[in-house]
Amino acid sequence: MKTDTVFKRAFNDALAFLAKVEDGSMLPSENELAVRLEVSRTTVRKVIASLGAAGVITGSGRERKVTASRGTIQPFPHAETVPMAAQVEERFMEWMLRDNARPGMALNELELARQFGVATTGIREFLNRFQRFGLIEKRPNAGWAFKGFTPSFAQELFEIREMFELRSARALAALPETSPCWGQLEDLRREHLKLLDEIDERYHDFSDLDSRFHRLISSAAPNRFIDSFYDIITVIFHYHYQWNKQDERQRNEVAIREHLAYIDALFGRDVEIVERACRAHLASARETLLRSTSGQS
Amino acid sequence: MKTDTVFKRAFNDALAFLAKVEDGSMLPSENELAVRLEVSRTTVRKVIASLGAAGVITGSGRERKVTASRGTIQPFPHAETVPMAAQVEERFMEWMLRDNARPGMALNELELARQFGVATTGIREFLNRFQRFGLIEKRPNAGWAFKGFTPSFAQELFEIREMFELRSARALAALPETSPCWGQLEDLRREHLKLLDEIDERYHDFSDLDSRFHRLISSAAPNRFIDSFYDIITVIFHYHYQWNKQDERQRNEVAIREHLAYIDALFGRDVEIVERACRAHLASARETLLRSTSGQS
DNA sequence: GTCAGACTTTTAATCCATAAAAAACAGTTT
DNA sequence: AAACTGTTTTTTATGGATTAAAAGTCTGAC
Repeated sequence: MKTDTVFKRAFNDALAFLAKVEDGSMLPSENELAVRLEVSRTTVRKVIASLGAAGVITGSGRERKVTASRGTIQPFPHAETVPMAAQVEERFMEWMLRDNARPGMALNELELARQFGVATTGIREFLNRFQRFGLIEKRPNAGWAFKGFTPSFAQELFEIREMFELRSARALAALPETSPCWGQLEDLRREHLKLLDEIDERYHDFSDLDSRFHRLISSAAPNRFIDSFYDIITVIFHYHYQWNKQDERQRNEVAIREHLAYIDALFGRDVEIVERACRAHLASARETLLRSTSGQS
Repeated sequence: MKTDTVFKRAFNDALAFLAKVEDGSMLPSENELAVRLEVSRTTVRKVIASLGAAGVITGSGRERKVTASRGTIQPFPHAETVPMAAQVEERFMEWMLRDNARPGMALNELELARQFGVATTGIREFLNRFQRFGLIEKRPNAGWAFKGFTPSFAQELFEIREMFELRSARALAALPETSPCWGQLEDLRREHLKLLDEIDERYHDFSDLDSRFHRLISSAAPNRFIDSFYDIITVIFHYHYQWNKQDERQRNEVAIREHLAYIDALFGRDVEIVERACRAHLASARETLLRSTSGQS
């Protein structure tokens, strides 16, 4: 059966939204709420009905008002708001990056399904999508082989990343003054400086900034294959950052400085210098990832 | 229910194999047949049982012999030997490349399932795998959008292809004399010359040669992401060649000559010349593909 | 006549069941 | 004991059912 995670997340979001409005104020229209909660009107109505049953909203039709009781009601637990597919991804990445997932190991749909508490269909779907990460391989009629989160994976990943990033950086440097990219780059530069200033408290905010920075660079000359490769990088780094906290503050500070040098190089428009800054940054990112691979080749 | 396409293909292959042995000769062991037919022993036994029931094989256990009647029995029709997943791929590619599949169009799992005569699961699985081709996009809870086989698709595809191919060609040119690649390249060169000689009769054999040539080049410095990108190219070109027969002979002859120039450049080890030959070939391949795109950007 | 609200139809997400194929296990024969 | 064949257990491929969510349609108030 389809899970109602969409509804539950929307319910929680609605609760959070209502917390910010005044007691007794009118509820926005259904269409307005649908846009705000990013769900269909159908789901909004279900949320409103639940909220009504919980006493958070009174009245009906156009006469719905928010009551004072909204603070007392419990949102759904976070776990119930994440769709099955996302849960499978998370659990699989955890299994791969944290548990001892040995290269060459056979993956078994049935066992993974049992382990993750979902139907085999969900596992299959995940594995099929995950194939493009280059970490598993299908053997028709006989399951999947785990190739391992190995140094050679990191090496191959970064070889491509460097090709793509150099190409995009060159394209960005060649963009006319009038391009909106320069404004965005300046904004990002400021964000970097701000983060550097508050590095001790906010160093884990770097992950997000990093991803936005590299995506801005590749947006200079859009290409769907490059974008899709960046999705892979983003996911790998997301989980990598989540579980490898070693030296995090130190690493991030270094990376911010590398980014700033890289940004300055871009503003300088000198291709040689841009390439050097780009390579330097990617080399240290590669080292970081390499250190967390499983040691096998 | 799982289809028995594996069995049927194995049955047909077994029939073809038996046609080549003498009347009354002993049947090879089950294990030997399993290796030859590329299936498990379980399936081999099923094939043997069927063959026995059809009177093609007599005796049992270790005393199985091939009878003279084997020529009279009908193999399964080809269509029944192709697994559902492959059929879905074929039908989808046909729909996309031959029928008027308009960019921006919404894809509907249920409708495709009905149209292709398979369960929705099969469609979902295909779409999930096909996503990496960059031609469709998922909108969660709301189906898929077809982005279109457009000029910009061809352009973006070839931008990446050129980056990858140049990189691999440089790596190949830098390989030591002792590398086995040079021998394989020489073999391919001869095959090209032979095909050029018989171009009028055999021009459609080029598709396969093309794919092998480019795969050899990328094997000079293996990278899983590049290999996986070549899979995309191979599939796109496979279907493209299958349905776009316009000027095929002429196009292929030109491509063979380009390949030969490219191969000579590689043997010459001069990076400049290699790059020029590579670019020239890819440019004309791109033109070919561009001509068959749907005209929209 | 427009727009919010109520109701209806269609489609996607998910689980489950079952046959086919693979893999593992267990005897046999030379 | 190696190399088979026979038997049982697991696992994958595929269809189908069911519920949530989205999309579409109608209705009535302002």
